[in-house]
Amino acid sequence: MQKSKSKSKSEKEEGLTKCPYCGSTAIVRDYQRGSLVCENCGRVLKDDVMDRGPEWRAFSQEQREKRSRGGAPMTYTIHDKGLTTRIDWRNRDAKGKSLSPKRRSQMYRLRKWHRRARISDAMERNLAFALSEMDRMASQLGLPRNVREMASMTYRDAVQKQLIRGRSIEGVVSAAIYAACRECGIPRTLEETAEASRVDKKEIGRSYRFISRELDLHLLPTNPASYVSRFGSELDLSGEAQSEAIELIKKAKEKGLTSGRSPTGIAAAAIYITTVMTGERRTQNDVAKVAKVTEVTVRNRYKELAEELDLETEI
DNA sequence: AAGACGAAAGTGGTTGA
DNA sequence: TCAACAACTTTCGTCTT
Repeated sequence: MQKSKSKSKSEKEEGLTKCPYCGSTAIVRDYQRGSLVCENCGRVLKDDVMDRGPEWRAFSQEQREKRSRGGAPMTYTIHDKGLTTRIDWRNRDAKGKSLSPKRRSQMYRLRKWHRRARISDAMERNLAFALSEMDRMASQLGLPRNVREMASMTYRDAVQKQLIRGRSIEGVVSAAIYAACRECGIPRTLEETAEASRVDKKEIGRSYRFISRELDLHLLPTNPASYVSRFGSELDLSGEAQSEAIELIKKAKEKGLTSGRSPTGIAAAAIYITTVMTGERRTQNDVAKVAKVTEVTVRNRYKELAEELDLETEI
């Protein structure tokens, strides 16, 4: 009795039981990154939910007091990994009294050197700029925290190996994000990445190929199935239809129909077929629009799939 | 009238010499 | 660096519902 009451209260405190973007109830709390993420569409619903839990296990009250956490968790998305020290700008001591002139000039010098140490060289400045830009893009694309961390680490690697020289920071940032999305299984297309970026698709593609070669990312070609849930929710499809589309893609892959074809095209065709078969019909045009391919491509893929998989397409 | 279909020409990217 | 090539897009006319 008491248990169920406290449970409902904690749910209420979290505030979100349904994704406002796609309506899914599959909301996951990512404790490590401190955010609420919709598993269905991959959007971050609430960021920077502070982790108030203890840092370690504690077995007694005394230990609990000793071991409670202090400070924010470390992150790769800030150029000094969030491990910053700060010197107050007010010329006051700990008790709020004014400092003597001698002390004051000392503090002035300290602050100056502290600032210089923090953003010390070109690389640090580069990182600081790039990571803030990355954060902006990631928000615009609605990416969860883990993808941002992944992208940041990739970018750090690229800087360390001096791959940025002669290339635009923006391009490499976009490429790192594009790669991280694929790595985390919530791919965004090059176009989508380019929309959130200040550089064009071509540049991002070039940078991506370059860093993936130099950093040995060797990512597998995108699985069309990972687009299904996103496109599906944009089209208001039921869960059954979506999983049927994924099944279809699996079969197509076994027959080798997917290689060399654009994953978005395959996903679009599979979705179109299942909408026809399950009666939740969407037009080729609608499907093509959310997948950002043309009707013609949807048609071609759909014809291939229907032929090779011997689907009795009762239209 | 909207959607589906297909042909033909054009485009951007990859590959191999 | 260039040409060949496959995949994809654009465009447009025709057929179906």
